[in-house]
Amino acid sequence: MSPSRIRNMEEFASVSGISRPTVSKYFNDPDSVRASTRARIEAALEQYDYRPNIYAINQNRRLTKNIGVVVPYLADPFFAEIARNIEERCIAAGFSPTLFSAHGQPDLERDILDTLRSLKPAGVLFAPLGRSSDRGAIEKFSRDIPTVLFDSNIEGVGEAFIGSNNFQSVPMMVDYLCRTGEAPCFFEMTPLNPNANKRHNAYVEAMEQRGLEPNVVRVEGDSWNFEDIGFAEGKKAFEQKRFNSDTIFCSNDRLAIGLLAAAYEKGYRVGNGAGCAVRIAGHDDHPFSRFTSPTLTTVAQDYASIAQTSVETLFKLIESGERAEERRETVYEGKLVLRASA
Amino acid sequence: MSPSRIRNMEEFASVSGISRPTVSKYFNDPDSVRASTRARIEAALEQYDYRPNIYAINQNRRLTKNIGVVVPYLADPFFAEIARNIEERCIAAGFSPTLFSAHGQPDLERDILDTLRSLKPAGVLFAPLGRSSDRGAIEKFSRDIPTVLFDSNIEGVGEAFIGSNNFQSVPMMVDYLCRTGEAPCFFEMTPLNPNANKRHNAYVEAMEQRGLEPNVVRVEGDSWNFEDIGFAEGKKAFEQKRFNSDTIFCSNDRLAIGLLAAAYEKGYRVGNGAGCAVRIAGHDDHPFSRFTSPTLTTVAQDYASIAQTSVETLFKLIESGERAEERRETVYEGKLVLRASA
DNA sequence: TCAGGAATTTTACGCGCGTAAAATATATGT
DNA sequence: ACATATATTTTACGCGCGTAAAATTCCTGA
Repeated sequence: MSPSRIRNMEEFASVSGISRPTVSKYFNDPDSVRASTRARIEAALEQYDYRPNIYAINQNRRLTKNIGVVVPYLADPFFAEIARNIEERCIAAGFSPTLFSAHGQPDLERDILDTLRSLKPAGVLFAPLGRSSDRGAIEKFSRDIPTVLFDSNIEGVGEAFIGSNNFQSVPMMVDYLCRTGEAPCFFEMTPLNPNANKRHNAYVEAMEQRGLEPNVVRVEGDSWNFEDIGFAEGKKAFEQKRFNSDTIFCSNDRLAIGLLAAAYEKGYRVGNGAGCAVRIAGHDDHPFSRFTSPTLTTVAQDYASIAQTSVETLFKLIESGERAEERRETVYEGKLVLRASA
Repeated sequence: MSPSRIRNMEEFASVSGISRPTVSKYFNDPDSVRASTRARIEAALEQYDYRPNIYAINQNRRLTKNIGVVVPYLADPFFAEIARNIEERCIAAGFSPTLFSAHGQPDLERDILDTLRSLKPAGVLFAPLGRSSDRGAIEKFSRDIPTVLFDSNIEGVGEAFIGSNNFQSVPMMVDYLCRTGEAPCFFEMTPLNPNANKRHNAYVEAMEQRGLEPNVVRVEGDSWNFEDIGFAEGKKAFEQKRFNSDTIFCSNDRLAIGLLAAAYEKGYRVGNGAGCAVRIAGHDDHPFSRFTSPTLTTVAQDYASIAQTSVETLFKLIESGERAEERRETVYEGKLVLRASA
């Protein structure tokens, strides 16, 4: 056995007694060569652990097997989870995903687009920052490289959008809260992305449909430290008695987590039972929402479906080699997750 | 202006009136060409937005500018933060970091090593899973590619290790807890990595030095869903009265977060004041520990220093082109973070 | 057994760039 | 102004592989 002295496909081809181009075919698709040939190659592969040079491959292929995955904020476990889900599906399909996070910074998001270009990926799965995203840059990018948006929509950009149906999930939560207690006010920060906007509008609509007066408590904050904002601004809001209901529906779980901490610090007991001062509900079913005190009532996004459909949509595009005839938006319904906080 | 019709360095060189190899030199180091030449290239760069093909570059360079960054579990915001920190430093130094997560799975960690090999990175920053890591595979890998371990040590593997000094941080917390109340018992799960082991031993040592009887409550669990384990097993432990002290020092914050939820569900008030049934402390200063109810007393790892030293150590290795004359282990001290839970 | 077409393999070429060695231009000292 | 040393640029070659087109092999049916 003389391992790893194989330096390129040429050498590997000669030791396996096959011509190099045939070996090349094998690595691109093992089933594209005759069974007997395949057997010889695989036998050689056992002896000499050769692997094609990925840079030479990507230089010469019309299209790489790379997939770019971009999320706005990786320190948010929600995105870490969805990214993991997406990565797995890409790998299973024989692609190489590369994960990027904008870390909440628009300029970083722009830089990522440049990095992605040089990666020459077959396609990109992109969850934009939202309002602060450079729409023009992303649109231009998506014209060069097949791009599927998920989580946060940018109208008209990319081949498709896959996300959650806020106009279903929000009324559902409003309905639940109204049924079981006082009608909720809505706690939000300056909307960073379309989801935040839609949730706001969906809340107002849902309240009005019930003939109730919507009450939105909007606080300042344009960073991605949602918990910080929920805590600091929530505390202020409590002190200024801006919540005109004992039931607070938060625009997302991270904000709710901060608000829970604020309520705790103010000595407000949170939950449904007697003796509870407020009810707090969130949105997203953040991984940590099961471990807050009290555990957080929220609505779960169907991120398995979001990941699956995003990936499938992109793969279809890649396989067809064409662009989408029409931009399609797919939204999944949320599920009510009843816990102790509301 | 005729933009983007430039297809390669040859064409770009001709429109800028310079020979291609000189242009190549420029892209590798703008200062390596004469000022007048640089000016002409940069002028051309304004007109035609050309960028060298990264695959052709990496195929031909002796060494790529890639850095692999591997963490055990990206859904843990602690690792997301440290990864972000590391990435920034790599980019600032002109390298291209690529982030990988083992997602808690040893087989995935092994796969990542293979992916990394084909990336031919200049170096790798590696935070291993720990006990379940394939030591042999990582050791073999680190012989081929300069590898610096961080967070979790594997004795003798890699060029260096950078982490936290558990034998400083744990006694410090034990000391604080003893000073301010009952001596702590120690809540841990089956140790997944050396840190867990060291914290265990450091706790036992610290207690014995005080002439106190250590009391370790170890629960089952070999997944990375620490909060789940802390919650479920913590609840059981409360019910079985396994904690023989009103003060519980958790092996890490995620376990503590689960335990806080368990305490809440059992109706135990957590904190220092009168009327509190238990005190709970953690370790790591997890990003969420500021937002638990009550906020979590813990010890902060100096992850900025860990990231900085890890990156610097690796860069020195890469620049020197040699391997470390001796494997060095650097550990940083933790800082006590006093909050409401203990 | 042999023709004929399909499947497979080989020939031949090029991808976009790094880099050593050779050639040339620039800077320095007199 | 000239010779020498130094900094820069150019020449020339090769990296490891994909891929079209040509050549070959294979399989089928008569």
